[in-house]
Amino acid sequence: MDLTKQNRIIFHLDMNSFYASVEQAHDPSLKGKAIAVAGNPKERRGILVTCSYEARAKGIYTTMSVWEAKRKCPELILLPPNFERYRAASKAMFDILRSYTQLVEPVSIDEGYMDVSDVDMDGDAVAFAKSIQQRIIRELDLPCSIGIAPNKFLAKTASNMKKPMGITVLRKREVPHKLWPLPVIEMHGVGESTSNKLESLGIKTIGQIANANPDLLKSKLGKSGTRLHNRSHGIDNRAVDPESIFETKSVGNSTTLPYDETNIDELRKVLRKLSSKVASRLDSKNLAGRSITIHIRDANWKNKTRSKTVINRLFKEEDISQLSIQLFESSWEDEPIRLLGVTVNNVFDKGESMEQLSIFNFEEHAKEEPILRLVEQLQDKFGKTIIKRGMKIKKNPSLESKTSFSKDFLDDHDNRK
DNA sequence: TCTGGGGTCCTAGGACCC
DNA sequence: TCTGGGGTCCTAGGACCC
Repeated sequence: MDLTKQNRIIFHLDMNSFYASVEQAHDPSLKGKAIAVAGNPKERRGILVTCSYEARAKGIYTTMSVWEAKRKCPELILLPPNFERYRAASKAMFDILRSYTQLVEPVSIDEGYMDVSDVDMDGDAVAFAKSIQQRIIRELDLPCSIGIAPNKFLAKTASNMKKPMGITVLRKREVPHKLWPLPVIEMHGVGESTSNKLESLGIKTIGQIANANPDLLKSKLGKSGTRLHNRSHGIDNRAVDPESIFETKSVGNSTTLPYDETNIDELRKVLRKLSSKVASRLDSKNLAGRSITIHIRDANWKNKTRSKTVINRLFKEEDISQLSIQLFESSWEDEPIRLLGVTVNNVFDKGESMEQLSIFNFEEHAKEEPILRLVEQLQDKFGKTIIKRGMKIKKNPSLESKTSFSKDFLDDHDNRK
């Protein structure tokens, strides 16, 4: 089946104020009340992750800081997040979707696409969408909105048009009169920065994007300019990909510190804690990575990232911890730190067969030690690529004698691709 | 007392290979 | 001796989304 064929029928299903709705389903006494889920209501610097429609009616919105929300709406009920509960509800919701078709692509915990082109729905997509919506309400007590369109972009746009419990059809021929009058910021993929750039070109509405010169958009916005131009005409050929959810590319944890911190011991402690979390999440997914990035945000909200690609698979807590501290210490200029983050990138499935090497646990790998030391020294001296292939090492005569020694290791590394 | 934490994708320059 | 163009990998930073 050609997934990019024309005349597809794509649903985008979006759960309405998901976390808050799950809490209300779990504890019906919360229904009809202004509630919000906040990271940690007691912490300084907390923000609202979600809020109920009752709260929205009182001027409360997601990402609002907790103190401001409380000031604006003293009766607001704040709940700590219960991610286990949300994950369970999400799984139940996606199980329902998959009972109709396997072409379900989760986008996040509370939204996903379905390609229902080949589902028998007696030619009535709206009635079919309604039956899914009713089933989710009946079985899970959770509201959702569904967008129906010939592609992902239009389906996503449609589901956003009516909340809560909306069902919206958006046909391609309706794009000029339904989409073009809207300001560019309404478009999925346009944020504040792009909106400002477009404004400087005199472009304020989606219709003006549609009528702009595509080459101009490309020169100002790169690939995303071309994409926006296509989307403004209702064009989007992306397939619904059920596998995409399994293709994790990075695993990271970050934290905003209770106070802007300058104490190196405290900062190290935080990095160790974050590294430990990352390691255990990698472990639970059986993943390892090839590189690590640390994120540093200073008191003035200035962000810095430092990253390093390593020879060995990265998944052990000690390795992640040591590398993140090393990266931090080599770039920290004593500025007070607001946030720290540790992310392992380029992750892949660890599999069972590979021997687990650690560049730090020399004593565990007495045999490999000389190789590992050599590799480390080379990496420090010449950067990474020099040790990628045996032939490169041979370029340096002084290391000639050691290349055969490290051949297995290098082959092993190359085979890992 | 402004501004969390989990991600993905894109760009751009330098190093290096063919 | 000088000069290419295409492509990949790596690092840093930015934009965006939920």
